[in-house]
Amino acid sequence: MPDITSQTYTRADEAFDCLQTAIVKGDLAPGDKMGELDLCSRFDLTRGPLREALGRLESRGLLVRRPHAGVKVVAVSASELIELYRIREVMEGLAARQAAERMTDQEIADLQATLDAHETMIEEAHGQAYYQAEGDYDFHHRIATGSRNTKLAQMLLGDLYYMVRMYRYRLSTSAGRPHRALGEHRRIVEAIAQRDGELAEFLMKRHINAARKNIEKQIQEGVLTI
Amino acid sequence: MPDITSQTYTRADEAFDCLQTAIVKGDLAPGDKMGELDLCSRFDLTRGPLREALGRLESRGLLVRRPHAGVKVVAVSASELIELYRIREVMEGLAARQAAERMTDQEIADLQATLDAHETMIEEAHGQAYYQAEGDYDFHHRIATGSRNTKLAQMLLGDLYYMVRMYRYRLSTSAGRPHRALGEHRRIVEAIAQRDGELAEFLMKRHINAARKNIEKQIQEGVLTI
DNA sequence: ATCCTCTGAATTGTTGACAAAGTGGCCTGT
DNA sequence: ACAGGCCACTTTGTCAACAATTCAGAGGAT
Repeated sequence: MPDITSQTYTRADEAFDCLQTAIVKGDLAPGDKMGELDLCSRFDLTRGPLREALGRLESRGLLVRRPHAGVKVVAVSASELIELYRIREVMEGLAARQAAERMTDQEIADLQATLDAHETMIEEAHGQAYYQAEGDYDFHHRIATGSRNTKLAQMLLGDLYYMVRMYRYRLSTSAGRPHRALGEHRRIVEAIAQRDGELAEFLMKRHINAARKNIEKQIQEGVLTI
Repeated sequence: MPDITSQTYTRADEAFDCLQTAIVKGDLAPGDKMGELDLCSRFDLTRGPLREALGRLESRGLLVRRPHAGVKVVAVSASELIELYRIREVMEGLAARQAAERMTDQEIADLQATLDAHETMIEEAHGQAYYQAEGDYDFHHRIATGSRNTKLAQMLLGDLYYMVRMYRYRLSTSAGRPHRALGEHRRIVEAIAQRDGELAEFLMKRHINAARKNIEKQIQEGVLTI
C-alpha cells in the first residue's frame, strides 16, 4: 500500500517506516528498551534490514543504541521538548519567509483550502485533539515544503516533526487553543499570499512561541508529565 | 587509536567515520558513484557494517542511494549551498543567544583563548585557508555545544557542518576575510561574555550572512564552480 | 547481611553465502 | 547504419550461522 514512488521499496525502508510510526504513535513508548529479535518477530523482519533501519533512526535521534546492550526509544525530557520548540521557532520562521517568496499561487490557494477544511474539522470534532494535531501538522508540512529549501524541509520533516509528534499525541489541547491556532494560521497564510516574507516570519515565530508557552504551562500544571 | 569514550567502537561506527571524513575531505568527491564492494576493499570492511553506515549517511543527506543502482555522494548545487547558509543563519543565531545565557564563565574564557590562538594562526600562516577554516569550525562548534540545546547542537554538528565543510575545503578565502571574520568572532564572544543574548544572536546572524554573501560573490565571479 | 566476583546465558556484532534486480553489451531487424 | 529489444553479468538486497560482549544471577568472602 505504500510505494507509488516508482522507487523499489526495500525491506529496510519498510522496517524504517514501521519503527518510525510505531515510535511516533506511541506503540513504542519513550524509554522502552527492546531487543532486536523482539522487533524482528513483531514486525516480521530479519535482522539485516532491521539493523539498517535502527542505524537510521539512531542517527535521527529517535532512539539510542548501546553496543551489545540493546536499543531504547529516546526519552525526551520536558526541558528538551521546550528546546525543540525554540529550534522550530527559528527554522519555521525561515520557512515561512521563504515560502512567502517562493510558493506558487496554486500552492497558496491549496493552503487556504486546507485551512477551511481544518476549520470544519475543528467545529465538527471538538475535543478530537488527534485530528486537530494532524491538521496542524499538515499546515506546517506545506509551509516547510513550500520554502523550496531542500535541506530545511528535510530537517523539519525528517527530524523535528517526528520528535514533536511523539509527544503531541499526549498533549491535551487546552480549551480554545485550536481556534486561536487556526486564526494564527490564517494570518500567516495571509502574509504569504501578500508575499510579505518578513511578516510571515514574524507571525510564524509568534505562533510557535505561543505553542511553546502553552506546553510550558501544561508542564507546570502537571498536566503533561514527561 | 580512537575510542577514549569507553563506548565500544563498533565496526559500523568505524565505517561511518571513515566515509564521513572521506566525503568531507573530498576523497570521495560529490557526484562520485561507487559500489559497495569498492568501498569495502578500500576501507577494509565487510558489507554488513558498511551498509549500516551507508544508511546513516543517507539519512544525514551526505549521500543518496538508489536500490540496486548504487550510492553516490550528494552533489550540492550552488543555490543549495546558499540555502544551507540561510539555515545556519537562524540556527546559529539561536545557538549564540542560548550560549550567552548558558555558557559557563570558564567556557567563555576558553573561547576567548581559542580566538587568540586563531589570531596567531592567521598571522603565521597567511593564506593557509585550511587551518583558518578549521579554526572557524572550532569557534562555531564551541558555541553550538555551549547553547546547552542538545538537539540544536546535534543538528548543527551532525548535519549542517559536515555539508558545509564539504565545500569549504575548496573555497578560496578572499583576501582580508579571515581578519574580518576574526573580528566578528570577537564581537560575538564579547556579547556572550556580557550575557547579552539578543546582541549575540544579531551579531552571529550578521556574521553568517557576510559569509554567505562572500560565497555568493565567489560563485558569481566563477571562482567557485559547483 | 551486604558487597564483590565469577561464570553462564542471552543478545548483539560480524561474516559469508544466496536470491533478486538493474545496467550494459550484443544481436537482430529495419 | 541506427534503433530497439533481449540476455547475461554485475551489483545490491536479504538471509542464516558464527563470534564477541554485556548483563544478571549465584556463590562466596568480609
